[in-house]
Amino acid sequence: MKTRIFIVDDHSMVIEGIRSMLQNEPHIEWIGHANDAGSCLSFLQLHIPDVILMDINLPDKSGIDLCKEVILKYPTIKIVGLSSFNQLSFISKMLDNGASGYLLKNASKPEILQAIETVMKRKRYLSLEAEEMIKKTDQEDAPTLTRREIEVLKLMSEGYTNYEMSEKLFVSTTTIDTHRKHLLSKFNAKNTASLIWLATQMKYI
Amino acid sequence: MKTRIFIVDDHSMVIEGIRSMLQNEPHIEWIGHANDAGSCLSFLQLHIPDVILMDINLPDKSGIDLCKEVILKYPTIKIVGLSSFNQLSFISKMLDNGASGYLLKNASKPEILQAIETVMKRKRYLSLEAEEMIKKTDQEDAPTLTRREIEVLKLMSEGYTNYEMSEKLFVSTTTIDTHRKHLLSKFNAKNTASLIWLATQMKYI
DNA sequence: TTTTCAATCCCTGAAAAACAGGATATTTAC
DNA sequence: GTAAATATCCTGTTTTTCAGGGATTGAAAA
Repeated sequence: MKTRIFIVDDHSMVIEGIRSMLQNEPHIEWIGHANDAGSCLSFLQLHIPDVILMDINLPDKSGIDLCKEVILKYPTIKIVGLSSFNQLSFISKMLDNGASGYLLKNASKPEILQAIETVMKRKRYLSLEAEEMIKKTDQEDAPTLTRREIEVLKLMSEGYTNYEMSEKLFVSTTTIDTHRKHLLSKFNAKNTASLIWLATQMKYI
Repeated sequence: MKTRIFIVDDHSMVIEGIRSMLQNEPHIEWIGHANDAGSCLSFLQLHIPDVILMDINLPDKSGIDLCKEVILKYPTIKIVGLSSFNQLSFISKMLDNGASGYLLKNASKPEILQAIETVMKRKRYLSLEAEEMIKKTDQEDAPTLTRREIEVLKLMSEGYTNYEMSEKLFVSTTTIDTHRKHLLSKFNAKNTASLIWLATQMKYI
């Protein structure tokens, strides 16, 4: 029984690379590929793969959302996240959304085969390098922000001072200061610069 | 006469992808690949390709620097920059350093062949998408930063204060302050928050 | 060769943010 | 119904950043 593989990635080189690596594998059947989330969902209405290798960055939708959607509709499919270069902060979200594993894009052929084999056994596969990096990002766990905090965060990134924000939001400057304090502590940031950086990395702004 | 191709990229999937796409091309001879700048330079001491496809991000050295070095030593080699996903701000620098063209990593087979053919005729090849994106970054005229400014920018984003940076870089706080002022004015930013935000948007950090 | 640019250093004073350590209504969730 | 979370406000002090100058050195470009 061959394992049916499907790939979603917007980079033809990655698709071609994986295709050529898996080409002559006896236990692997390449059933197709998609360049975006839309085509992927259309394809799944016709064919059900065993494993989907899914890029985290897609043009029309994030792999994180697509993962959730696919698992919801087709719970038997195993998903392996394909991480682009440094965006590992999102992979834990992908795993939360039902992915069974993830690979870095510099993965070698044996690694890919290992990943497919592992997830087919209903186990979780995490690439070594990626695991290291996730440990790092786990520590700086993404905080939950309140509506107001997000608002202040965005205004901050646009360069508003506390006073200007207080005028804009019709509150006192001390209130803004409090939100700011909360933001700094939630992100474990030392100052504005690192706060904005972390927040952009974690896609809050 | 076959065109001899060499590739430098730290992602095996990209290498495999290009290899498989060029495999059966009669006019193309694949003479090898390297995963980093060091191996690339070693290889060039033994074999001279006609065209190098070169990733902008390498583990040991930036493609931008490697490009300069290779062109200096081997002026006959044509270099095509391979851009990772969104880092187009560096591509113009790569062209400045002697590259003859660039491709996005989602390039299709005909595009790659077209690029190789074009640069072999001593013409410049710019992929469509990439050209568009370069226009965009041109419009929101991304400032050119100096080595030191980038360094300071990165440290800022990590939350270092001027004093801490001065200790780290062995200069006085006033020097850091000057770099900071230049950054603010180059980005037209009102304060640190908007500076970091703009810099991340423009992929400097 | 002159000029420009990068990197370094210095100064003053004002503005803004960070830090500490509170308080009080109002929702929301259990 | 009570506890937790949210949003609001307060008074200070200390630290950092910002704005505006000016100046020197060395390297690279014109």
